[in-house]
Amino acid sequence: MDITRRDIHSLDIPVLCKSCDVRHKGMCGALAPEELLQLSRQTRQIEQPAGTELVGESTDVDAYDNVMSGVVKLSKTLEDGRQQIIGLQFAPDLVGRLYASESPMTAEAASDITICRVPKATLERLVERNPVLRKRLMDQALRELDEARDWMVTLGRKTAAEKVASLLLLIATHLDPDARGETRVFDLPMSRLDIADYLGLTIETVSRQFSRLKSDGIITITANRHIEIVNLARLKKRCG
Amino acid sequence: MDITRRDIHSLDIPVLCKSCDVRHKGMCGALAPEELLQLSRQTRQIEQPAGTELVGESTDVDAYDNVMSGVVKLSKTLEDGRQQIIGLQFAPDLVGRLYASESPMTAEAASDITICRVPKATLERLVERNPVLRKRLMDQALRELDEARDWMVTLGRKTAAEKVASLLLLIATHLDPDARGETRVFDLPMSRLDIADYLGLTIETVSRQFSRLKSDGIITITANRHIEIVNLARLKKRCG
DNA sequence: GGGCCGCCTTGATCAAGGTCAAGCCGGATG
DNA sequence: CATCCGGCTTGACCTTGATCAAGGCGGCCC
Repeated sequence: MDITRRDIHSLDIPVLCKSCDVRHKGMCGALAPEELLQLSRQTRQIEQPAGTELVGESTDVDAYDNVMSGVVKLSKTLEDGRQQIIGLQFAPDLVGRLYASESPMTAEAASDITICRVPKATLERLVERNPVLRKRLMDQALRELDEARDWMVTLGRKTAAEKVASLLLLIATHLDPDARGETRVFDLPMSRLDIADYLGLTIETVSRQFSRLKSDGIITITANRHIEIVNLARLKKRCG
Repeated sequence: MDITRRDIHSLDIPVLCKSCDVRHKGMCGALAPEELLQLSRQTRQIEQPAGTELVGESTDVDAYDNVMSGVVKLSKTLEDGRQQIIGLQFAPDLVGRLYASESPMTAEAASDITICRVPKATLERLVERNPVLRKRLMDQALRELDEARDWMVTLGRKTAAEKVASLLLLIATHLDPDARGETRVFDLPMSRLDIADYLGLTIETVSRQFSRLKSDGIITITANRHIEIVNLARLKKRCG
């Protein structure tokens, strides 16, 4: 469904389109990046290096960030510094939420990212007027809930080996979604520390598990970040 | 706001009411039990003993269950039998969801419960027509997402002692919400196995942590289930 | 009462994963 | 080139929590 100039100005556009139905997932990943850019003259595209903290998750948000490339990590920290990553947002997910969370959370670029920043008021007005978008946002919230609950099983009941295998599979699914056959190739979008914080492990344990997968011939690693899954079936068997 | 007979029949009633705003939380806990009962002649109130599995979470749901007393546990199980409880629903939460989850989940009575069962079609029609209810459902979904993410920190980064303390605090909050001062009294609505499965531990570890809290003078336990938190401040300090 | 069963506790031992420490590697910098 | 630094790996050792095993306690049934 095409977006007309009039639609854009009224901020009441229909946002269903083929590409959305296929690709979009995540909390609020309901708009294609291109749509978002067209949506409002207040919308800006921004590049951020890895490590940058994003606004948009705290109570006084004034913008939502649509991830256009790279990966954003959401995390929570205990008082003594222990950290847990509670979600990864891949393109084209939208970071930030309608009706902000009351419990503190940080959003940070895990890799270098490009984001598309939309003023809070703009998006919320759009949501209020557009039932299709609203329905899609509800679906996305429920899907994020599902993902969080699935990951709770990983955190609570899987071994270190199973956790690492599960993460590789998750990333492969997002970064190499159309691949067929028994191999997958991608660059890890995050450091060992991030991986450990996502899995509830230490960097040493993560590193040892990578080495084991390597010596078992299931993956190859080059330049610390470039992963090739050589035998997908065997990796899946290790996910518990 | 009162519910009139005409409203009930049109299934387009406003559902905001003082008691709701104050007490309701959880995925879809947007209706007061009394409202729900009045809502439709198809709504039935049912009693279930602990251990009963509820329908309502699988793909072919045909009903939603509003918890009126007791606690319902939501869980996921790995192929080899390892189980993780991924959420607890206290009265007056609503179990089941609009647009069912695709990843398998089980809902089971943790304690003896009373539920109020609403036909799926009835509730969904109501949601479609009632913007206030819809907004509240969205809020509840986001709140459940928050709760899941908070629990991910507990599962991934807390020690056994901190996990048990966190759970006691969580249950106290729900079952003895209006209490003041340094003590809380309640009956555990779940077995040691359920507790272990919620915390990602074994029953032995849970039991040992209870014994330790007891011998440290932070709680007292009688009849295995009756808990008195003697020193709330010290319990909170142990939550990490 | 006696025996059984489910649920919980306690103790002894074990192993998965954490901690501490050393060293590697590649890129940046002088 | 040498050096430094951050991120990663590897090894040695230790701690936490799992596992295995025994026993307690209360309810229930004969």
